[in-house]
Amino acid sequence: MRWQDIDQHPCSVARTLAIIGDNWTLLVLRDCFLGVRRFDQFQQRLGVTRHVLSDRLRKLLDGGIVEKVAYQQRPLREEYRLTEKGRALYPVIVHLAQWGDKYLPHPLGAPVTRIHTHCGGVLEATLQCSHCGEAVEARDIHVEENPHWRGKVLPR
Amino acid sequence: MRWQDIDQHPCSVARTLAIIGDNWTLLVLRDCFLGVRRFDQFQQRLGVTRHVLSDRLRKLLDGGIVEKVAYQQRPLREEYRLTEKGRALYPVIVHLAQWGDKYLPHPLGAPVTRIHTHCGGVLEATLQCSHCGEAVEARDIHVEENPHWRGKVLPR
DNA sequence: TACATTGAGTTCCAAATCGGAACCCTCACC
DNA sequence: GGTGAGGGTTCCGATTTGGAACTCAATGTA
Repeated sequence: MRWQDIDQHPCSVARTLAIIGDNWTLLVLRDCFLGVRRFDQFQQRLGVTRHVLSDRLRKLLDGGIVEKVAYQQRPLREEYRLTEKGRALYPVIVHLAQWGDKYLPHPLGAPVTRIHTHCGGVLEATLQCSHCGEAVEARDIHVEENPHWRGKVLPR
Repeated sequence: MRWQDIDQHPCSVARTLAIIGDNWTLLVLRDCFLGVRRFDQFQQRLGVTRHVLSDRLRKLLDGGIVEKVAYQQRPLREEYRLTEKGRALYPVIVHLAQWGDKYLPHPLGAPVTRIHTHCGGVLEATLQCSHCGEAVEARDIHVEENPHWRGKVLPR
């Protein structure tokens, strides 16, 4: 199976990664959340080739994660902005960053700190059960398969 | 810049993605969290070529995200198991799955439901501020740069 | 003894993708 | 008329994939 066919999977993770799982794409998204919006800015910050950047941005556009917004006419110049659908990926980026801060620490410390502007506190995300409010770990979760894919989603 | 050099970045997201950001790797991790442990099982479920799977598992091993555990001697057979460091990536997978369930829904519904065994409720993860307990969105966060990289992490 | 099977890879080759650099297009400015 | 900015596309050689076959050690089976 080719990588570009994984959007055919019944799995939500697979379909999500079909849009954002390519090399570079999650870094593009990280930059989006830091306020980067222009092609050349992405290109210089990431060091990715223009060709690949162009391809990744197109996939994000097609996936509805970013949209092009004109910031000037004549000459027409457009920038890439996260849509609401795109902003909903923020928890993914935050958890990736927190995991890196904890398990791959840099000698000079974490590059950025995220401050919750409402309360002024430092954001430390945890996985919490919205039902009981408890912190959740992988071992506390039981996965139940949708009967429509009996045997096709879970192993064995 | 080549993709494999991104582990040199000061950014925690980049260093994290240097290990798990390759095509297929996050799908391997998804399967790990569903209980898949054996080479052939990964290979059949993902449809990835054995060559690529071998490479991705090696990177996960090198990154300390999985470890090899013998499950029988003669012939020696080993399986891949998540380490504590690896299990700490669970929030990333959960948020990817939830995002897919919401924004790329499948006509037959979500493939799996995650039940919090402690309370029996369905897990619905939200990004919450551990300081004030409020739900957090991207727009509520102010990013503060570590002075050591003044100008090298944030745009402009 | 001979043969097939299992698990976990490695090797080989053609096809696709990447990295680097150059080029293009539109418009504005000097 | 030349230069520059922004946002790409084109080209080419190098790397990585996808697909399939092969290896190796040990075990089951005839």
